[in-house]
Amino acid sequence: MSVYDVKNEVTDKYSLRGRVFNKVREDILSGKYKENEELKEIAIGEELGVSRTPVREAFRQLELEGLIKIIPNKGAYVTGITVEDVKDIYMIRSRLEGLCASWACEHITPEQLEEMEENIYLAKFHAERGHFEQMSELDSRFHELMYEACDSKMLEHLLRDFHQYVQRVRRKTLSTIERSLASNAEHQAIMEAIKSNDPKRADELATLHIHNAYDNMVKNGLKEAYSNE
Amino acid sequence: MSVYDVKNEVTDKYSLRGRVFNKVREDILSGKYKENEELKEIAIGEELGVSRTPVREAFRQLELEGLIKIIPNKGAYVTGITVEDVKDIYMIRSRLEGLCASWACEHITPEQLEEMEENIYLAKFHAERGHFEQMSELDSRFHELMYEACDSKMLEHLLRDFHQYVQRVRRKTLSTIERSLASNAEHQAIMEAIKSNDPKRADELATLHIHNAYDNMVKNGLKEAYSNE
DNA sequence: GATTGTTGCATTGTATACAATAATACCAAA
DNA sequence: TTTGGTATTATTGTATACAATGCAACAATC
Repeated sequence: MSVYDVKNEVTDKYSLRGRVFNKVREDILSGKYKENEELKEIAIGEELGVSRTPVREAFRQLELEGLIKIIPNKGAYVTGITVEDVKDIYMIRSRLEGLCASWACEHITPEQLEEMEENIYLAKFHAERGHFEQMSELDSRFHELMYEACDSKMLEHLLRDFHQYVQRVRRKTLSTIERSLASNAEHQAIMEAIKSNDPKRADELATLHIHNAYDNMVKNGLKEAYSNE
Repeated sequence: MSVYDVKNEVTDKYSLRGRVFNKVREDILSGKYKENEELKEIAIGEELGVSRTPVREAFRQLELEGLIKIIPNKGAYVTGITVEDVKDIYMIRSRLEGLCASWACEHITPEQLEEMEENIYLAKFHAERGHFEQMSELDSRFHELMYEACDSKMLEHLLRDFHQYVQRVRRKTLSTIERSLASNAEHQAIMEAIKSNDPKRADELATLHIHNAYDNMVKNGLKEAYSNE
């Protein structure tokens, strides 16, 4: 994404280009297309029943989103995420999630707060039982809620992009009952700081939360997540 | 730009698409194309002597960069920057420039440090004489140097994008001798913190620097900068 | 045998033709 | 005059044809 893609939130679902864009994006994030795999315009076009033109336009956007790298006159390749990238993103995120949480204090709606509380309650249930799929969903939704609550299109979009970007790696590492419970407890603390309108505290807690998530990821073997493939 | 465009740094200067992209981008940032102006594929294509295809691809990228908004089946329009956008960007930047400065402590090279010191020395000369054009150049270069010195492609790219994005607004507001001198003094303090390898202090100073820049912008009438047009 | 040149193929880059859509102008009816 | 609809036109969306490029296999030369 480009940085401040505060516009085509609904990257036109109905144009062919939009459909290609969303489909390929999903397939990369879900792992269907592996790192360094070459994406051919014709092949993708045929698969989706469209010509090369919309595929090419979608590729140009995916490149700017950082999901593929286009080498002129050669081809489009799925980009890899290095260990450094992941570290950088987490450090960047930790600061911006702090900012986001502090802004959310002022702007969160009762409905959003309500959903946050539900989210945490439900997450506790699943965490205790080791339902990691559901935990991952709920974790994403919690952060998504906070991004919406900060009421800044700019920041919301930026954080959403980052969150999505590291999701490729995250699934492999967020899977112990202890961390799930701890993570959820941190969510609850952040939520309570927001609820009591304490921006400074919300800021600190959200910042710490991302740091903890990163530390946990490193402990659980970020590097191994790569070499195992 | 998308967020993590850590790839086509040289958005292929030699493909037609790359040329169109760069040209239109420049023209928007320089103000040749005004806010809400409609950009027509054929017109731009003829102006640059290319067909619609590369123009369309460039447009798709510019959209993701946030510089234009494409309304399906209708057209491409130069996006405006709202007062909220500017505020958000400055708040985001303040945190990330802090992070950048702290990382620069570890990774800056002697050459980069050398150029920073030159930059500050030269800026003092121009600031005292009210050479605002040169000041703007030097200011940009100082930040650019810091982005390079942090040794994180991710952060470097992100900050560069933001910096460029607000440049459209910045020129109008950074033009008093007092602020120029103060800004340069802040640069010097940041540089010295980096030089003495004090990440915490560099972080704080850089964060504060952006806050000050923002406050100054607001004082000098950010809103007026818009209504005057 | 290694290196270099050449040829053919696969793929991307660009231009253009045609289809779909939206804005505008115009005319007719009330 | 206003309103409604229709035709026209301008513009974007998509498909496809052709050009340029890169790559790999093979042949020729040393």
